[in-house]
Amino acid sequence: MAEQRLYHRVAEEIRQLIDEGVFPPGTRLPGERELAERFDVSRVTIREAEIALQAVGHIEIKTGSGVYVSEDQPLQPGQLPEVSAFEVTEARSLIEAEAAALAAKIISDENLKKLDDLIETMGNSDEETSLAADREFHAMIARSSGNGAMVHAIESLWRMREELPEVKHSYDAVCEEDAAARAKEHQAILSALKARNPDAARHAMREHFLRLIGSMLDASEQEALRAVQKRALESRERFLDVARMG
Amino acid sequence: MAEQRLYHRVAEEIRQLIDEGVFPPGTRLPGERELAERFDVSRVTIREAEIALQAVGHIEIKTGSGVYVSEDQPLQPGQLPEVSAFEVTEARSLIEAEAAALAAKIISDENLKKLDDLIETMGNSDEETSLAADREFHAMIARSSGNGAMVHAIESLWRMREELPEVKHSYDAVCEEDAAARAKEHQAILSALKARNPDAARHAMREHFLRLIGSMLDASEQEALRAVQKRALESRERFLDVARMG
DNA sequence: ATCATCATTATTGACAGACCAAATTGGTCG
DNA sequence: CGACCAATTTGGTCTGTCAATAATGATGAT
Repeated sequence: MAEQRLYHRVAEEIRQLIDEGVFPPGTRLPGERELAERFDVSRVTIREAEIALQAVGHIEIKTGSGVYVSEDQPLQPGQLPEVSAFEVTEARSLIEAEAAALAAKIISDENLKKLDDLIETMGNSDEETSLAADREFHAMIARSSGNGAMVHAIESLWRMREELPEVKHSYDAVCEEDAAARAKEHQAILSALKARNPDAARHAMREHFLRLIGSMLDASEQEALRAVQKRALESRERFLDVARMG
Repeated sequence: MAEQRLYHRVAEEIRQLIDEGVFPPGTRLPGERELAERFDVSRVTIREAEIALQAVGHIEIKTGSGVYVSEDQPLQPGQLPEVSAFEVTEARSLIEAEAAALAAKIISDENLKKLDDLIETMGNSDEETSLAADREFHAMIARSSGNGAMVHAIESLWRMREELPEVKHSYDAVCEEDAAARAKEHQAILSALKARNPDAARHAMREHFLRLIGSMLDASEQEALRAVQKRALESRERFLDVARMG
C-alpha cells in the first residue's frame, strides 16, 4: 500500500509545492527535463504527473512554452466546506422544511404512494437499506417541490452528511436508537403532505430535524462526558504512578 | 485549433466508446498494446490518455491486471444542474430568508456597518461594481448566519445565477431598471437586521426576491411577446413575398 | 479427485534516448 | 523602429527495453 504509482507521488509533491506557494499562481514551473532530474524520475513520469494535474485544473500546459500554475487555484468544484453536524442539520431543517411546504401544494399521488412504501421499508430492513430509504424519502420530497435548485441544495447537504467524517460520525451516533421517533416523524410529514397542507408540512419537517439536533447535542454531551472521565482516569493513574514512585 | 494533444484526442474517443456502451461499466478494456495499435499511436500516448481519464474518475487502472470502466459512471460532483431563473430565485427567496432570520439574532455591529457601506456602494457605482456589492451584501448576510452549510448553499445558488447562461440572461434583463426598488428593499432588510428582528428580516428578504420574481415574469412575458411579434412579422413578410410572386 | 503451491504468462509501470513540432528569443537587416 | 529569420528552448511523440505485479495454468501432494 506504501507504493502508489510513481507519477501519482510526483503529482502530489508538485501540488504541495504549489499550495505552499513555491510556485505561485500564474508562474511557470521548471521544464520537464529539469523536473525529471530534480525528482530523479524519467521525463515520461513528469509528463504523466503534469497530465494528471492538468486534468484536475491545477496547471495549464502550453506547447513549446511551458506549464503554468492556474490562476484561480482554489477552483475545486464540488468541494464540501468544513462544517459541523449541527450546522448541516440546522440547514436541513430550514431548507427541507421549505421544500416540503412547496411540495405539499403540488406533490402527485404517485409520489405519495412511494413515500408510503419508503416508510415501510425503513421500518423492517437492515440498517443499510433503511438508511438508503431515509435518503430516498427526503430526496423524493425535495424533487416533489418542483424546484431543481432546492433539490441541488438538499443533495449537497446530504453529501455533507455522508462524506464529512465528523458529520457522518455524529449522525451515525444518533441514527440507530431513535428509530421509533424517526418513524413517527416521517409519518407526520407524510400526513401533512397528503393533506396538501404546506404549513403543516413545514412544521413537521422542522420538528423532525429539531429532535435530531437535540439528540445530537445529547450524544455529543455524553461523548464529551466520556472524554472527561477518560482524562480524569488517566490523570488519576498518572498521579498514582507518581505517588507510587515517590 | 483542430489539433489538440494526441493523448487528449485518444482520451476523448475512449470516453465516447464508454458512453456509447461499447465498454459497459465494470468491463475491462483492451490492453495498452492493442489500443496503441488500434488508435495507431504509441503505448505512451495510450497511457497518458488513460491517466487523464482516471484523473476524472472514468476508469480505474489496476497494475498487472488491466484498466476497468468505473461502475458509477456519471460521478461528476460540483456540476450545476440545469434549472430556470425562476427556480433559482424561488430557492434564494426561501433559503436566504432563513439565513437572514438566523443572522438577525447574532450579526455583529461590525458586519452591520459593512452592509451599510455596501448599500452605499451599490447606489453610486458603475454596473459591475454594483453587482459585486450586491453579491457581497447577500454573502455577508449568509456568513452572518453563522451556519457554514447555509453559506455553501447560498454560494451555490449565486454560482447558478452567474454561470448558467439562461439564468444569467434573465437576471441581467431585470437587474438594471429597478435599481430604486432594489435599494429600498436592501435598506428594509438591513433595518430588520439592525433591529435584531428575525421575522422581519425573513419577511424583508422574501419580499426582495418576490418582487424580483415578479419582474422576471414580466420580462419573460415581454420577451415572449416580442418573439411572437417577430414571428408574426416574418410570416407576414413571407406571405407578402408569396403574394408578390403570385 | 481435490486442493495448495509454484512456474508461466499477460499486463501495467518505468526508463532511456532519440527525433519532431511549436513557441520563444534574439539578432539582423531594411 | 519594425519586420523577418534562425537558433534555442520546450513540450509532444515514438521505439525499444526491462522491471513489477496480477492472473493463469501446470504440477504435485494428500
